[in-house]
Amino acid sequence: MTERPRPAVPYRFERTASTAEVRAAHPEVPPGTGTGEVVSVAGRLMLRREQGRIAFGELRDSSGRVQLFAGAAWTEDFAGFVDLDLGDWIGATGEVVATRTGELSVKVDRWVLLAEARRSFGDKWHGISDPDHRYRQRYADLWANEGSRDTFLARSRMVSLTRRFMEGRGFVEVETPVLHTLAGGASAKPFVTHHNALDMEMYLRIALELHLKRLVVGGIESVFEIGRVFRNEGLSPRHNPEFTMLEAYQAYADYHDMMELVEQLVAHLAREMLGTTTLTYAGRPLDLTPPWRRATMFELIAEHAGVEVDLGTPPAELARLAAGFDVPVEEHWGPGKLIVEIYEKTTEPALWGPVLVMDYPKEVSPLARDHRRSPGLVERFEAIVAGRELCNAFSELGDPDEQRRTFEDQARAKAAGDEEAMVVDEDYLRALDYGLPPTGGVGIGIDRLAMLLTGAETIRDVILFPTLRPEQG
RNA sequence: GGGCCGCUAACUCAAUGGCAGAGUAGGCGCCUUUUAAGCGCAAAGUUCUGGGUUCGAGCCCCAGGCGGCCCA
Repeated sequence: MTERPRPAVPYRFERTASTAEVRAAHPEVPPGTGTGEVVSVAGRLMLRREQGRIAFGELRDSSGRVQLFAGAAWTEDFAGFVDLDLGDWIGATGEVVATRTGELSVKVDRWVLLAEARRSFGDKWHGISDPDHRYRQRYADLWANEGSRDTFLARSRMVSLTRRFMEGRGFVEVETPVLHTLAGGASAKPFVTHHNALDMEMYLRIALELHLKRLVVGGIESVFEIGRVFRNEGLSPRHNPEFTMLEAYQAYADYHDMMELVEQLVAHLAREMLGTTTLTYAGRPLDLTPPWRRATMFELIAEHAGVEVDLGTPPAELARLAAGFDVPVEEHWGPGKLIVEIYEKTTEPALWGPVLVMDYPKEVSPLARDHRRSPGLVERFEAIVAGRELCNAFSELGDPDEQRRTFEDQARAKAAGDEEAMVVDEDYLRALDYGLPPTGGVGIGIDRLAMLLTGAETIRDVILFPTLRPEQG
């Protein structure tokens, strides 16, 4: 950072072309020739090569980059141009030419300083590598690390493609409350806040689920929301306290329809963004081509843990197996919870996918509908893709009496100390009394999907401003 | 919450317990077709913070801060 008088800069600049537009308009200019077209471009000067009475610069804008070619013989205030700092915002006007080496350039007749960069963007080769610096000062990271900008542009495109895909299937996008009086729809600890005028505790939502299903009751037959949810949990390469969920609910559909929806959406995004459904993630191959493998949780446990379990397995046997797999068992767990814990310890870490893990114990699934054939199970699946849970989906539970029972089970668990358990949501039960048609629902982690499609291995690389402790304690 | 690792110039990184350095950026000078341009000169430090050990600490010890990875 240098101390000097702040120069006057204009209020606007009449840009006539982005750097990408300049390139697109002049794909092949023979070396050493001009095009006759004069353009005005703008952006940051990120590299400069001085050569006595001429100088080259690299101007970057949000679309890309183009070389600036300045010379004492034709550039107004050439000395000032050469004196610019890397990172300064400038506008430049001149003819589009190709230099002797064939580099497409704007031959600068006039230029104007638009804003000074009083701090440097770091090493022009290595960029900024300190993660703390990159996450706290994303505005610098976006310039200093090209991959960073590409990732966020890709995420934006992914969300846009997702909206269009859902709309193409007849889904209607809605917005539901972020401030909840009850935090429901998932097993997670909420953030608590306070509403002054109503003098009451409120919670930041942990899921979109219950409001969206109310809207299906209300006749919005296919509905979705892409929104931020908040879970009061630790930070990790896969967890940020606020993250983005896509939840979608479709009347007259079941979880098999949701399986098709998820695999088609992901395959569509991969084709649009990467041009293929066969990719490599974290050095391992991943074939997203539908249909994905479908297997029940019990089948997968048999495959990976080498033990046959089901809800008929005696609890003592399940407890013995759990202990053998180093699963810490809690007293009040039923067989369903024990099996899920065994699954999460022995099987899930071994899955790479894509695989749709079907048919969860009812005990751990208070919002899903009973399995149509297997008592004690519900029609629920999670997709494991690249070794991570990508989504959670059910045939939705619509029976208000059954829902009341599962809510009450949850409330008892909460009273017994399970901070992540749900509470009874009377308004939601009232909505179900009006009748929820057969409905399939799915929740997809948008951040994890973005990681998958951009190759990011930490969630912080797909969240512009990840949660961090404040600086200086 | 626990374990391990990291924190040195604006950035990227060096430095057996013995004078804190290099490249880049920024400053000054040279250079008329460069591609991380090149050459030369000068400047640039709370070595994350606070204690301790030592003749002497960037380095060793203790406590704390922030971050990363792994585990819970």
